[in-house]
Amino acid sequence: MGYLANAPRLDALIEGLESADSIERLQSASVAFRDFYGVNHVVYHWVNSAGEQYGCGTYDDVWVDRYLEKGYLRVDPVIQGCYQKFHPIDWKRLDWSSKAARAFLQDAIAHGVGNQGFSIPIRGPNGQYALFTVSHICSDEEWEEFTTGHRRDLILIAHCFNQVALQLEPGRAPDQGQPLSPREVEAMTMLAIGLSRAQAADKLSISEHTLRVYVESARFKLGALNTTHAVARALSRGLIVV
Amino acid sequence: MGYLANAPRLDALIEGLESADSIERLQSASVAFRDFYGVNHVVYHWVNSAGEQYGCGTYDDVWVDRYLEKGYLRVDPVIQGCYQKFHPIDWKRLDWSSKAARAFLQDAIAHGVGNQGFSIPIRGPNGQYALFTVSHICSDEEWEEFTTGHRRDLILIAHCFNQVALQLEPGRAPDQGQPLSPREVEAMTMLAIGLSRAQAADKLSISEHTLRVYVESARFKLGALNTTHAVARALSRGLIVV
DNA sequence: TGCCGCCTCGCTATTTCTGGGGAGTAAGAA
DNA sequence: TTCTTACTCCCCAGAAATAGCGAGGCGGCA
Repeated sequence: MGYLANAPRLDALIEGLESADSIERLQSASVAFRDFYGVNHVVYHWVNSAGEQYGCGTYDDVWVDRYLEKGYLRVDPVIQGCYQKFHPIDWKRLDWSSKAARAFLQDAIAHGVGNQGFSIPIRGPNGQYALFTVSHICSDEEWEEFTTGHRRDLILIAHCFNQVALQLEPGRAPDQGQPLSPREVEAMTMLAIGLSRAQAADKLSISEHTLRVYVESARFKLGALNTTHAVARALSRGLIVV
Repeated sequence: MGYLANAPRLDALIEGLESADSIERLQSASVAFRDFYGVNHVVYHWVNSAGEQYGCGTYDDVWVDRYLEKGYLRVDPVIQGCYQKFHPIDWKRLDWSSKAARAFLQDAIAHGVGNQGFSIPIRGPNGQYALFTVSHICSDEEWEEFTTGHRRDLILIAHCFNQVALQLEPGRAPDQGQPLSPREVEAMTMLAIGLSRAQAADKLSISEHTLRVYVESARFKLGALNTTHAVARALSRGLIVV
């Protein structure tokens, strides 16, 4: 399958994907990419900032249901492994050594998932996390050839899926609440790096009480229930960096 | 500048980038891309998991020094804005309304940064954060044409920069410490969403003391000084998701 | 089989955090 | 100018977290 000859058709597919306005159209885009590349499966899975999971792709419904029912999310080395990475990864390079992982793999292959796979993780500022996966049944050599040949396309497609998924997410992004003041940011940062209030106040050269005012203020702005929650939210929203 | 005619040359540039093994070579790759696209500046900036900042690109040293000296990191709407996004963004769409931001913009243009810019944020699991930026001096229309025409290339290039930068990062990724047990993860998650220890214990249907054991254990594994610190670390390392 | 890690539970004492209250200055926005 | 917002400081009582001590059962691994 020559890249150049198919480039215009790929462009058309990507444009179709970019204009998708529903999960159903993401689904049909998955099918289109699967057919285009002649692979067994193309899947896009994402977790929005509320922690809700979505998925679309060419997997059999039976497999998807089984996956959820069996709690494979906590076993699947693809999910676990890619969550720690931020570049595309071949399934062969993941850790399949645990017993649960091997059982999962066997089950997956039995459901036609494919012995080869290539997944691209992308993450967002508010805990959004997406995984674009292509899987296939073939030899290591064939798969190597496929992934090296289409790696760049796949990254691009993953990005496009991601952008569409983001738009489908209900408007959480637009500044849910007021921004933190500089001092509030500093105070929250001190707490996030493990300092007690007294230490943090000392570090910022202010009284402990003043620091407390900042923390309380930040907590209020973040709609957090306590300091730990506030720090967690500030981190998740990218307001502070540790 | 036709895309098709230059595609092979672009491929060569990307391959050159992918083989880079030092910051210096990233630097020269920036120059190559700048010349290829005929824009004023190409810059790549990243923050590794230790919070250390790096940058390379075609900006003048004078401007870089001034940027750091003036603390523009905390003012620059590109940094602040892109940190909240996870898709490419045109500088025009950022919030330049604050006084500090306008002053910064004026200073930036005076140092030849360019009135137009396009930045692509990418982030990693352990707080790594990267920004690939192309900036230029031209009209809105010209810039619009450039960004729509080269958007996909730029995303790809950003990814490649990212991958190289990751490889340059000293090996922090490989499991700095033991992983958290499932119950520890659940316990930390409960705290991260704002529950008190008593509430969290209730939610997990265990005694408060048991929950406390998990939290302490997690805190120990994470090398954290207190609960808030532990939650912050667990979040930063992607061990829990809120 | 023995070891190790995980999960579960109880008690006590000390330190720290939380959540109310109020009050004044300085700087930037309307 | 007026008004808001950010920043700074103080007190107090009750709630929560921390740091020790202890125990036993279960399951995987060598």
